[in-house]
Amino acid sequence: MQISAGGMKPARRGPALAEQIYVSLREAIITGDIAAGTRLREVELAELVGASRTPLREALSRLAGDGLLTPLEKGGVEVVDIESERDDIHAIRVGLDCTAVRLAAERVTEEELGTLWALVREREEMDVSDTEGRSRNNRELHDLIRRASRNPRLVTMIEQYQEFFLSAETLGRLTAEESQRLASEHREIVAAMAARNPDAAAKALRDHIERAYKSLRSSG
Amino acid sequence: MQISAGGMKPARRGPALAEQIYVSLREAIITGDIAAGTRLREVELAELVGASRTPLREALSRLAGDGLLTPLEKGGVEVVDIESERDDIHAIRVGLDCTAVRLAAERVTEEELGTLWALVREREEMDVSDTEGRSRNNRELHDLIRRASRNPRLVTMIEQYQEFFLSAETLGRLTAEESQRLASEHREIVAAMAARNPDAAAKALRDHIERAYKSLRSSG
DNA sequence: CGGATGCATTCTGCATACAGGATTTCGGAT
DNA sequence: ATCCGAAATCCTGTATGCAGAATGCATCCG
Repeated sequence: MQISAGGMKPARRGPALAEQIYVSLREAIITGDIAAGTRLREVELAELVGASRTPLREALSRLAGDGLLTPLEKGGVEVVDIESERDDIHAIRVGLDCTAVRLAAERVTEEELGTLWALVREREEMDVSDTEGRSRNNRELHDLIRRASRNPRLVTMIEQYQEFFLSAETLGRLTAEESQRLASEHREIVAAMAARNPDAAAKALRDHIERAYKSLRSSG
Repeated sequence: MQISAGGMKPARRGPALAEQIYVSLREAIITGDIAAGTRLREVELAELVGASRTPLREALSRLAGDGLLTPLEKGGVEVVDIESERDDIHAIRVGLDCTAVRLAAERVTEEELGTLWALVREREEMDVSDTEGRSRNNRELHDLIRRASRNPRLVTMIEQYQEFFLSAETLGRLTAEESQRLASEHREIVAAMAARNPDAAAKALRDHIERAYKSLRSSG
């Protein structure tokens, strides 16, 4: 959650055991491998992952900071019910992405706009069945828009929140109609940015993300 | 910063040394008591705060997660230059607050609206010299709007980011004209919420915060 | 049979000890 | 004087040990 806003960089030496544990547990919680409401105790987990309590504690602390674990009054931590908070998290992510596109509309360079238009065209000319290419194109476009905000802290936050939905987005079960619709919305977003219109860009992006979210939520 | 999104709850036992260290260091960094760019080493800091490295490490880890410290390649961490990132952080905070007011416009109850109107009127009838009352009124209004979003995770995040600006907001050097202007904007925001109009509410809040930020930034 | 009290257990929070790797510094050679 | 190499030092990451607190249980009393 922070999601502790920023993530730790990979440690410069050693296996970075704490980092590994953090990533593993985080994934296990998000994917639901560890059931929501499960009570976790340090010693138990420590011998489960085969490490001592020290690095485990660090991982647990960060996960609690991210809001993925809740400290229990009687000791130990509890796995939060991510599924029930998915809409809340989604709302935050949308807000952050719109903030980014607003800034990007003011700060994007002509060169970046060129790349964005190229991505828009590529997507439009792409074969409908090429789900992998579409996924890559989509990611590149949105990543570039975020980076154009020139706000690295914001970019980091969005990327962290995005992890919650990546598993869903990679599925990409879309009808040809839906796919075309989303592609035209990409054009709309970039056009608003090119026009240096933050309000229009934010609105277009919001509608776009909400539509995609609903599609995925209903199909997946 | 997550700013690790969520903060740890106060531990159930003991002095919660790690928490104390975290809060102290955080404040010291935000206020600038610890100069930006300062290199911090664990052992050194540990004996400075009079604790062992274990709780210190936990605090450091969380601060790094919040993006207030950056791990150095050659060991140790560096205090980031908050002042240079203040605009970036502000942009994020505005985005989050607008997200909250959007949700609030859809979900606010009639009872909450009553309280909001009362706060708006109280502010309008308030004496210009009552800076403290104005500050309290302002905080109550904005807090209530955020809570009306029914997104606790979002509320927590905003509160954390707000800490970066609290010291400035408490100053409240405003002219009578500025104060009145901000008060009328409060009315505008609540009116948009009452009309269940997220777009208008978000726009009004954005303008409001930006105006207040600029006033404070130029005066302080 | 129900409630309260005392004890044992459990679990976390903190401190200290250890090991590995990088950095820096000191010495010698060119 | 400079460059190269090796050793000493520094610093983090990890493991383990210890103490305190709260919980839960068993037992005893009413």
